[in-house]
Amino acid sequence: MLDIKFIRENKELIKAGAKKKHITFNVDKLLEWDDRRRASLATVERMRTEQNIATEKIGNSNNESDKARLIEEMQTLKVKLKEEEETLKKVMQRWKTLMLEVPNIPDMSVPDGESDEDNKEIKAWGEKTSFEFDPKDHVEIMNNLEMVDFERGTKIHGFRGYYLIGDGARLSWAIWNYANDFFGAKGFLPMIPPAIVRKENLYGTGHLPNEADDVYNTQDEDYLIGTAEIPITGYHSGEVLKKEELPKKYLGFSPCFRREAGSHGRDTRGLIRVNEFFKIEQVILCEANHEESVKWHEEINRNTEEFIESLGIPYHTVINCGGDLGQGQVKKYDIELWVPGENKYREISSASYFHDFQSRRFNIKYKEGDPNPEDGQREKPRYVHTLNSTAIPTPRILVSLVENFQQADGSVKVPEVLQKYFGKEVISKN
RNA sequence: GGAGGGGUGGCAGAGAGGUCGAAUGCACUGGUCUUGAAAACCAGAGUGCGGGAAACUGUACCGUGGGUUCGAAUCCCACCCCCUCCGCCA
Repeated sequence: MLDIKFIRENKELIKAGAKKKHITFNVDKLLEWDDRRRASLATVERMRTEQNIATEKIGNSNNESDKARLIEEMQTLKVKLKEEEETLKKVMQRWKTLMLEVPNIPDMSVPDGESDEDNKEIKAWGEKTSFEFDPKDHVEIMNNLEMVDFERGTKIHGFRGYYLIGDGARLSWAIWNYANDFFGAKGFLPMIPPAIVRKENLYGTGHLPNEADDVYNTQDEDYLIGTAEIPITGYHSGEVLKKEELPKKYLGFSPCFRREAGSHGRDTRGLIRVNEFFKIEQVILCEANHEESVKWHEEINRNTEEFIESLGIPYHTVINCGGDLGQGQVKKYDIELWVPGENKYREISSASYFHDFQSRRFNIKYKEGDPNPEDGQREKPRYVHTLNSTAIPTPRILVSLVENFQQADGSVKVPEVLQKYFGKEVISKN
């Protein structure tokens, strides 16, 4: 959600932004409805003023005939007022629907492009792993080491089902525990949020209305989260925070559910694309200025890079092009890990900032706890800025981990930093 | 799931159809007094939307959405949330 006043004054910016994001959105139509909204609102308010004045007279008057006359006048006015209120209500509905579709404006530094294929590499770290033997892909490696069971996974869950078993499960625990220590040391407050949430929260983050096909919902019309970003960003909804308590830095751990509707043919094998997984997520609420957003965006992305570097997995970072940005995102970086079996990088992390797009929908504000009285003006509450980034997802991380650290005998070396969490140096058959 | 009680400003808590954006207390801000502070006293202070360059002004907001009425915090209906008790349960 953007500020309607801003939209009114900057419609060319909105148009250019939508074009860059390859999103179809008609600003002129919104502004037409905004004109209608304001006209109708003015009419309604004029009638209410009249009504309020008459009401006061009726209450104060002792003259019965005056009263009777006024009441009769107001009965007539009331009919007209109701009609106009109906009009206003309809206009507001249309207006709100359109407001929810306004895309946020991408940053200048976002490259043009249509899809993830047009994202630009801005950094590459580590040597792409080379092998002196025929490397296997993660499905084969993990099957051989009895870390995963896809057959029974699909028997129980269906398409895209899996069980992590034995060292597959243990390795997941090791990663979670390591990540919890690693990111916890960077000043984040750990959080285990609800994974079933009211739909307002998906509107808040911007996952609704546009991504309705990709989310699961319940018979109570609640939704299963696809990311902890949803309940954590919504954590402070409707609140006015103190400026001094910003930034809020949260590290959420949650299951994530994605229907993957529309990607039935893609990544049908293995652990890359599954319907349920776990993810540790960084979420930040900060003061409302662009430099703050940029600073924290760089930082949370760098946090994940550092984490991957500590594991020793080759990766590159891309800046996402306009067409690969979500409706609310201003700018996004993806970190992609090298997957030898596919001979390409695969996304593991996504860091983006939204300015006040989400906080307007969630109504999260802040103000100075200690106002400066010199000019007599208390600082107005402002909407916070929000950002989020993956810390680490499992089991997707296992794909590149086992493929890059596989050895000739079929075993997998455990990255040094994980060894104390995992308890062994090597994953092997026995 | 069943029975009962309740949601009012930052907090506590009145109000039970018109004089209510809402008493009172606490907290907060400014001032008077004071060497300084406390106390006391005086004054001020919410948010959204519309109009206005601004001062300011109109309107809405007493959990949410409807309804009754000339007029609703107050009456009616539905929903949400919280509390107590019973049942079920990791």
